[in-house]
Amino acid sequence: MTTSSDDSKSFRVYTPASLGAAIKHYRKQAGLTQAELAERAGIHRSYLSELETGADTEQLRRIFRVLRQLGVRMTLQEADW
Amino acid sequence: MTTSSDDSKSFRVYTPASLGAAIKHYRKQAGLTQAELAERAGIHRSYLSELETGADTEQLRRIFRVLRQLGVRMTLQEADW
DNA sequence: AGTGGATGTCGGGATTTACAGACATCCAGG
DNA sequence: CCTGGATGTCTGTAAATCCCGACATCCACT
Repeated sequence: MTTSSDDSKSFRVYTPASLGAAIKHYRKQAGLTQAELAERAGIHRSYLSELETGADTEQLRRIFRVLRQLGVRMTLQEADW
Repeated sequence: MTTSSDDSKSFRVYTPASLGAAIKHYRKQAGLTQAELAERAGIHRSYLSELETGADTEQLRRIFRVLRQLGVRMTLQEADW
């Protein structure tokens, strides 16, 4: 019975670092290397690495600041299709 | 009894446009103008306006592509403190 | 009809960013 | 102990971004 296998984790994301950690988690869970995911997503591997390690880019920080001011929470979770 | 008032809406976000729409919704719900929110978040009002109308910036698109490849869903909701 | 506030949008220019490619490190498996 | 794959990190450069200021529009209200 395929249902009810529950290793599906959800992440609360509120900084570039926590976003990176979540992405890394899901990538590993998917069994992909950085190179593979980067290629599929059409980005450079070194950028993905920086993303995962929490690249503190301005644009991301800006968006998280907006959400924080609004009292809005961002959550990532597996899209259980 | 303050509990159970349920106009708290949650947004599934998967594109710059849907992110913008969600932000706009929460901003209005908070009773803020773009100018007020922009100031509090430390960004320029015109940028917030573009964000809300779905500014298709590369960085955002890249991130959504990564999440899509991983089958991860992003959700925004009120942080019911 | 007129006013004022809010928002969408534009162009120019300084700043920031992502790519490219390389290198060092680390670890698992022979 | 070696090797190969994976990852973190760096530098330089081209490209994208955001700020700034301004203008036009649209409503709500009077």
